[in-house]
Amino acid sequence: MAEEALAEGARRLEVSGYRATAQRLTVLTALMAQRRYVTAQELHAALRRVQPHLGLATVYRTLELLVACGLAEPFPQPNHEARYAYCSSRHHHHLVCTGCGLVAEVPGCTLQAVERELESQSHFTISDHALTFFGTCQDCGGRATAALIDAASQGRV
Amino acid sequence: MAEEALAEGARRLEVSGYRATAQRLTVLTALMAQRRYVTAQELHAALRRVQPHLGLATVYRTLELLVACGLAEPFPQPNHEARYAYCSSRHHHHLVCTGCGLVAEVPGCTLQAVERELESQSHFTISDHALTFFGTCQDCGGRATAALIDAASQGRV
DNA sequence: TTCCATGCAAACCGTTTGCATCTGT
DNA sequence: ACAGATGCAAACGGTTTGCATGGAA
Repeated sequence: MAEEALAEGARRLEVSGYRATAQRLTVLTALMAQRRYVTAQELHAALRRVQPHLGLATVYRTLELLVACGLAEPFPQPNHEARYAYCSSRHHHHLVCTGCGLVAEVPGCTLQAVERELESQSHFTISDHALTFFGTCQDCGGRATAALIDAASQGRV
Repeated sequence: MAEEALAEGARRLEVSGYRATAQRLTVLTALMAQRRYVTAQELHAALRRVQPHLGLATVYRTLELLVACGLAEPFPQPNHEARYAYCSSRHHHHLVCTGCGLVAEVPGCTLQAVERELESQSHFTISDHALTFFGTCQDCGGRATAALIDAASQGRV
């Protein structure tokens, strides 16, 4: 199952004209294994234990590719770091735990009707939207760590 | 009307325990005058023409205060800058033009029902959400500049 | 006089880039 | 051989911080 997803990822990379190199698949695997959204540096630190010579720049470059292929979504943080989460392909939204950073996908989306309504009211032509929910997961149960609250509670309305 | 909003801003600063200094009100005024979301550097450059000695650090510090008071909303960008837009007080969402950066507020919000539904499905306790729509405003009509597309099209789902 | 705010400049740090080397085709 | 990918280290640039000065209460 994880293998399937990895193979699908490799296929998606190649379809987009990129090579599915060992390093790239390692980064993708690590990103999938993390159920949280993570920074490039965190990913690099974790991977270094397995592949001591994996360069930080490679992690950054790979994450950029994954975003371009739709395999990852970036969450720019207010503290000037970018967090990334693995992404399945279809349109969806995210549920982010402000305690531990756990990211769950929210399947489906019913905002098209809202977009049409907004268009008629605003003179905008709407092409896209970003929606993220914040809360605490079952394990955190409100015991959110201050560090992650700071990191994750940005961008809220 | 703009004066009212400014006075309200000053009041909001003082309620939060901050002084409503001349510099802070200048920054707030400039942010309100911009109908776009802007970076601290852009704001600083614009203000320097009026107040040559206004420091960049002051602009950063003030924007941080405004966010804390709910008078501004930060939009962290993937290129490691943070854009800010003036915010009226109530809960609302934003409509961002990917062409010129124009930001309009979308009043009201009907996502509470969605949140309750999600909670019952996900084992999360949801406390907040961030929703931003992207599109082009009347003046841009699809003629979005590449620079601003790059800047604004992040975080989309 | 006390505390907060400001301006300036230096420091910080996450990210990007240059370049030589390596690898798969 | 060749083009793309990698690792390393240096550069970059937006933001933050330290500190002396200034100003409001």
